[in-house]
Amino acid sequence: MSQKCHKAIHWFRKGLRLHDNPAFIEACKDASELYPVFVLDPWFVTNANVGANRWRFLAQTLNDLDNNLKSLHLRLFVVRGNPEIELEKLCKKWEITKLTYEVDTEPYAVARDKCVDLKMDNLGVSVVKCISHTLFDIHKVVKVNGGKAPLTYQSFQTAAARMGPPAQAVASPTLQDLQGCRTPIADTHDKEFGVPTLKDLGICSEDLGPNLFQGGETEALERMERHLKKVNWICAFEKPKTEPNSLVPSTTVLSPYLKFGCLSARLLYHKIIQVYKGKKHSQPPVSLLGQVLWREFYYTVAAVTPNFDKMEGNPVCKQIPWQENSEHLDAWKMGRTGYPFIDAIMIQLRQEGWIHHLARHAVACFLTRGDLWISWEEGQKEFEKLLLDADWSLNAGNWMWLSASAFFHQYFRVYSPIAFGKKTDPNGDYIRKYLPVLNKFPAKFIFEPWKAPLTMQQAASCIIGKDYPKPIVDHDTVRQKNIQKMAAAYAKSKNGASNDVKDLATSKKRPSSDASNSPVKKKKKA
DNA sequence: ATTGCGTTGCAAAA
DNA sequence: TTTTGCAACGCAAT
Repeated sequence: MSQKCHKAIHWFRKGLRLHDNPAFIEACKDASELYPVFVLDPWFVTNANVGANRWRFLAQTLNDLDNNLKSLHLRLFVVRGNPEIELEKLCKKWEITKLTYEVDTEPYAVARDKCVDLKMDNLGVSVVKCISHTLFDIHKVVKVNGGKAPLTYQSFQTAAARMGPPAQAVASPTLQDLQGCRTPIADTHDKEFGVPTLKDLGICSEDLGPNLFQGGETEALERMERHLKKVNWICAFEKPKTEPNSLVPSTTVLSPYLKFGCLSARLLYHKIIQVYKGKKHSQPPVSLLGQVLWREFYYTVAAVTPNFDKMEGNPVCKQIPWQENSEHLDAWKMGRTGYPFIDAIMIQLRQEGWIHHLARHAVACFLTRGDLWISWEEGQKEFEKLLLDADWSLNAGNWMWLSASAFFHQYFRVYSPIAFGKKTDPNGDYIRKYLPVLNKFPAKFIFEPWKAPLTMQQAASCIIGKDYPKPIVDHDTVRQKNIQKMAAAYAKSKNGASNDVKDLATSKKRPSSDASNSPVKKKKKA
């Protein structure tokens, strides 16, 4: 009953892998010809917020995908242009009858796919979509949560638990699975449809950092297996206890692979469960499995919250009067704040494209509610450009978390740009690596070199204010001011949420709570 | 309606 | 070394 009745395109977008790719399997079914396609939208090349390191990661990923397809006697077709238009052209050219792709819940993708679906409908091409980027059908999670986005990890976990375990990962197709289905390849394939080089993408080599994380499914699976072998480490893993400033990553760095779908989150999920089996192990939210669930949490909220990557018009986001300051923003971006821990992190980010989660916390807090009082949207843009793992839902969600705009509200917990890094790196080796200009300072002053006496600065060949900047703000001062500003913004949103007019005495509703919560009323009792 | 709790702060006081 | 001040939102359990 396997009639070869289809000529199919599988459209790769995320999900740049062959394992656990049910939509790709669907394309193989009953197909005489199969065309794996990746559409490179030139608009993205010129306008999107993608830095050189992530372009390289994507190019490596596409090359790896093409190589893995070759072993199935298939090839990847990279085409340039608007997906809607290019796919239509290809469907006509190749007489396609079936298009398959993986569901993508990001707003731009939803809109794009809607247009493509319409076009395919007009062409009489059947469209098959499968869920494999997330653990669950996240709209079902929302439904189970009473039709609204879960706003806490707990409520997400409750909803997720009601979903039952995520589906098992689907195996990669074999030559047998393909049953002789082939990709017709022209001699001109590489010229016409080859994976673009960095030169094609307009990437200058001076913008590239060291190639620490090779893109692609092959490396993703190897990296995963390497970590899964460390059974004790997996079972004991607690994210908050991993070090933000270790010289080799203290976590798995699977995030870039999950972002592009080089690695299936479901596969990782079930592999971790296997390692746990019969052993005592840490629990969500801090466990390794808990990290996969955090990803799912943000994907879920982001999919059903309008304007999730903005403050205005975003119903889950606290409205806070951030201020613009392009000098401070540039200093933060370029690692010139005068706080070595912050600057070292930003330089690692710029050079290498990955920083530890807690390092992200430190610099995000510094930019927003901690020190500079600049909008989290600015930080979000910079992370989007520089992070290999920049993932729309997670990036926006985490920036709101850190700026105490959503999910997290204890805004008086402010990371110290001096104390936080010292805990796990008292000698400042991390700072010395990324800010070699400070290398000759003794440990006592490496986190606050402006306090070193001038003779010591001279001995270190680094005069603060000349060879390395003075702090652009005084942390202790701005921290206190900013906590007060946060209190004011919170109070305003509370009042504004109900009614402006009622301020004076008439409101007898919840008098005790109003009084006790008011920041002005801070009196010691008795 | 009220209470308890939540992935990851810090520094001074006890 | 542990506790407390900073001043606290959303949700689930009671």
